[in-house]
Amino acid sequence: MLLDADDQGTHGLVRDKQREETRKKLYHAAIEIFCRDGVANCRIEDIALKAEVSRAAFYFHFPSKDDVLLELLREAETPSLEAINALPPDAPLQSVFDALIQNTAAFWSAENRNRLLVDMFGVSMRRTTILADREAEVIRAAVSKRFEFAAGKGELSPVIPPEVLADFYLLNIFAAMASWCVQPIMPLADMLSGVTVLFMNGASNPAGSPFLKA
Amino acid sequence: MLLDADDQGTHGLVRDKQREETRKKLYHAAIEIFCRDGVANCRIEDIALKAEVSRAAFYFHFPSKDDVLLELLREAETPSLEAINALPPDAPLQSVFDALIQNTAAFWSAENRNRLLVDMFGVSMRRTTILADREAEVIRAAVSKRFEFAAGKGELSPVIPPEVLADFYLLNIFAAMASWCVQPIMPLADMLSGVTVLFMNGASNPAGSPFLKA
DNA sequence: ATTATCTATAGATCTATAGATAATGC
DNA sequence: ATTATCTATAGATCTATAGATAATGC
Repeated sequence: MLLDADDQGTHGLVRDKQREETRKKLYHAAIEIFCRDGVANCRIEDIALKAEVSRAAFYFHFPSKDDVLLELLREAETPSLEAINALPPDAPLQSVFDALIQNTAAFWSAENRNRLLVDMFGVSMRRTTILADREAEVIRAAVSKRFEFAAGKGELSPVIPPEVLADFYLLNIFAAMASWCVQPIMPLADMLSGVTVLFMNGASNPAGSPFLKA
Repeated sequence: MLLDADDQGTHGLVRDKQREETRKKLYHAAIEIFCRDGVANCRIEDIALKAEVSRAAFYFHFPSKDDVLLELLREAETPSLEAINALPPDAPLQSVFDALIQNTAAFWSAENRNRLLVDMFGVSMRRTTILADREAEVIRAAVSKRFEFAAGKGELSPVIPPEVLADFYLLNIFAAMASWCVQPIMPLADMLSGVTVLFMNGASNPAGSPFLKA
């Protein structure tokens, strides 16, 4: 509660605690102001005022607004990540999907967070190099690992590498959320389940003529 | 060449021509500076200098940088749109995909435009209300119409409305481009074809056990 | 005379950085 | 004494708007 795991040892305790408190105050103030005014419109000054620090203190902790949103993304991913990692290694892919969908939907359905989804998607696209650096992003690494296992059991199409499939799946989930938040016609979890079925089964009618047998 | 179709009639000719020229100069200068400095980093002043007008003239024509990128998106969509509209009403879905893929890949593979793809995707997400206002965006309307026809012939899954499928298809195409531009490991057209096959057939292995029979 | 297009510029906000303060390591 | 954290602030850039100019409609 007091310190992060990588802050132990001989480091200064008072200073670390103070820094983390300021950072947390700024983070929560920023999210609040983002929701109130919109990410693009809000003023850093208002964030600093709410956090009761100077405007420059914000820039000391966060190089830009984008970095706050990236931290929100990591916070949002944590419950899904823990739920997926708690599954046994041979868990069926469906249970991985369920863990991701339920935790993600619960986080983003709460309060008025959905106002931030589109901006966060933009940050995510700008900051992450898709198809590369998978290890740097824990949720991508976790889902990727499960997809690889499923591919090994022959559950996934052998045409496309499982890591690429995992990236496209997460991308679809994210895009679905971004579209859901502008018009929430159904519960988010239902929407994400629908996208999952579409992703796995494809858009073509299985009863109709098979499309493009690759 | 001189005027847009909606500018005929008794409107001032000299003024219209002058305005469109200034607008075009600003547009091309903006794209050039965006490519050179990045959309987020570039200064409006540099765009105005290159276009040889005042900085405020930029804001007169474009409320923000985003509006320039939106115009680039419309320009990029035009060849695809015309190719799709030139197809006969009963053209197979595959020819619609081909028209979109070839024209889109040709546009974005040229020069160093790919540097703008991620930013444009962000603008597109921010400005378009997915699942709504389909008519306002011509490319969505055109693809949607073709998907509806295909659904009528039983080629598409009956579970999801064809307009929604069309939106998700375009979203996947866009996301694939955004990921391609950070790591162009293959020709863009090949990547888009792969995404199309994945979209239609799904990620599950047809030889394996069918997934989630809805 | 009125209006559309564009310029000049005031005021707001951001970015970069020099300096203050207090915790830390020696 | 040194360093990390934060503040104060100068300079850069943006946003908003009053005003200049020349084309337009009557």
